[in-house]
Amino acid sequence: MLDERKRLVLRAIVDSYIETAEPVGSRTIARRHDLGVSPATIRNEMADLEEIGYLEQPHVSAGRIPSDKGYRFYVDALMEPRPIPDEDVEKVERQLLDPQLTPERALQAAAKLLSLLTESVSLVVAPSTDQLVFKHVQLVCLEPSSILVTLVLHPMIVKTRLIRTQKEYSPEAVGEISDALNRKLKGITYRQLGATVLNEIISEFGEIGRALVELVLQSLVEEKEEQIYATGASSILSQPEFRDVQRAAALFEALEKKDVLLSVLGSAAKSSGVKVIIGQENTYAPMQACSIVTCTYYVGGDVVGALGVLGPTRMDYAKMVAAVDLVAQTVSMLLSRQHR
Amino acid sequence: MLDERKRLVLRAIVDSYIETAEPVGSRTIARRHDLGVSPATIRNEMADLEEIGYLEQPHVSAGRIPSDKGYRFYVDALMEPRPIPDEDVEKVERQLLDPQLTPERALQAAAKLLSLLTESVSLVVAPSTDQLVFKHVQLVCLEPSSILVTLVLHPMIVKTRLIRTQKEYSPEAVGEISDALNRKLKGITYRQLGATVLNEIISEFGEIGRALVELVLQSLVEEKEEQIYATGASSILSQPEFRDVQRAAALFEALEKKDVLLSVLGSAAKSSGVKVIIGQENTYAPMQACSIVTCTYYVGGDVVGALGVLGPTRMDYAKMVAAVDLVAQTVSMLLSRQHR
DNA sequence: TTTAGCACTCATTAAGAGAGAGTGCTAACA
DNA sequence: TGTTAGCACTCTCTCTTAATGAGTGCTAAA
Repeated sequence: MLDERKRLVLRAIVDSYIETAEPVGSRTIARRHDLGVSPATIRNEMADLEEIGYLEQPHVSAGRIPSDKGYRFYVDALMEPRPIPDEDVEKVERQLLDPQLTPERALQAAAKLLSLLTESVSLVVAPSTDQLVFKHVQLVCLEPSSILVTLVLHPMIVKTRLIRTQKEYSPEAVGEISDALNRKLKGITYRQLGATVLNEIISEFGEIGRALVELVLQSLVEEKEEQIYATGASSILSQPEFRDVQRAAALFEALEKKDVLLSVLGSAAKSSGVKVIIGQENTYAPMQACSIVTCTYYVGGDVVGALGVLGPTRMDYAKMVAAVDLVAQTVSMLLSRQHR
Repeated sequence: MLDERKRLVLRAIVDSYIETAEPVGSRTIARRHDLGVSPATIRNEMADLEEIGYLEQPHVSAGRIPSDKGYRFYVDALMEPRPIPDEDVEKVERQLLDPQLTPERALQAAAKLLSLLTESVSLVVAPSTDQLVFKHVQLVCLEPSSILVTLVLHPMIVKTRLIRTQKEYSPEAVGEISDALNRKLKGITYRQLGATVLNEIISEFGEIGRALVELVLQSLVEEKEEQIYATGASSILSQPEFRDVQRAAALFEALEKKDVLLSVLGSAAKSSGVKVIIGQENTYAPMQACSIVTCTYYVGGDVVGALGVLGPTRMDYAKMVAAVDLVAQTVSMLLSRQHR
């Protein structure tokens, strides 16, 4: 599809542009990479590459910069895998493979590490409760009208909530309801907790318990909301593409919209392995100057969430892919071990 | 201390600068505020105000801008209180006074509202567990080596943690230890959980329980860490003082350091009522171009946390103070109601 | 097919000229 | 004595102009 020399030229341009953020000219390439040809020849190749849409020219007397399509080809076919340095791998493992870490903290630590490793914004979606299975439900009566609901979900998630009730309940009554709910819910997945199941459960309880059960189930549904963290926003400001504050502001605004982030990372959650979304491939306009590298993480074989990084399209893809992969694998390992 | 006209002039300058972000000249004031004197007279007053250190001149042919000291005087003596518009008050109350809200969500909502109201960064410290009192401790054995620890603290805080143990425990043993711990800890404050009390408790348990109790207590101590949210960072980028990306980057970096934020808000937690920290009054250098307005919130009379906003020194102090006060009072009301 | 040479384009930078805003000072005025 | 008008002065900001230099595309020769 692309002859060998064109590939070399394209790679050289992308590599150079990633490093310097400056449009790269034929002369630079001839000097820096020893292709054994003159700048004029390279110019011809560059003209061809621009023709196919892999390169762009900001203006006529500037060098070339890669287009989104060019980056795509680079990522798919040209990029040299570059493993994370041993010391960084060690650091990640040291900080992440602590079995006493709670999942939330582990994910926060993962976000921090990822942001540190890549010097860009890291995104982490906490396990989507949707697919999780109820393992243990418990109501405890703290005071007559104050009930503590604790919920344990299959891979490693615990949720708690304090509920105030209208009526007063005796500890015994609450205990009974607790046991009954436990029997009902055990093994069911969160997703299955639709209106029908809900009503079915509610209808099985007598007059006394019904109000309480309703309250509990309602609060469970509310807890369903997905969590997402974005860390390291400051690091991205040092990138030259955000010298213009307007752009930065637009991006930051987007970063505060959880639903946007979720839909972006959500799309990644389907495929397995590291996924790269480049510039305009992202349907959300304010992020079209950015690329996103994501990977799912899992607990014992089941995908439970995704994490990734976001940076300008001119990002060091090789490094990003390696870092995201490393952290995703390490998190998966930690969670799976804890879960077993 | 300052004669009436000087006060009027100073106020006019601060008001105008807050609005336009442009150095304000004598002519502008004469035109916009009807002081009944000529620009020349105002110039004389301005020269005096600069002498005392209330005003500064960016360069000789520019107007004056308020110094930190000038802002301080403005906040303490000049500013006209400006209540939040009714519709906004209503909005805050509607969103915040929902008794079903968990404290965490309430605080997150508060941060969002505050950021929306003030168009700047809002900060919220979650209740510092330090002063909280143990109300209920419970261990539940999910599997022989997997124990769920639930913790209820006096005003409204619930914490949960899943612990994996080395040894295996029977449900009965765990239940016993749970009850014993509950007796021991009930009524104690988190702060009192020092090494001595810890050891005292540990030593009371037999060989069997000791390892488990140790694990539980250790995890409790870890949970002590304070939480802090910073929301709305994007809004601050539209302020003209952050046209320079460098400054913005420095500030954002500071915003990601929890300890810095905590120490800033922590200092506010002592005094009651709304507190304003202006520019250089803040000891942390990267924030000296910013002012911070904070207020504590409380549960039934006890201060449990603080919230506030952060923006350029050229912020609309009257609006900020009103907004912070409103949100703090509303949060306090919600939490206190829930707690009663 | 490759390369050297060359004319051409266009961003970027520096210098210079006005324009405009605002001041401080002086002197007149109430 | 406090206030005001007038004026010279300073300094930023903007616009223009010119020079520089990087990089290209084209042509013709190797």
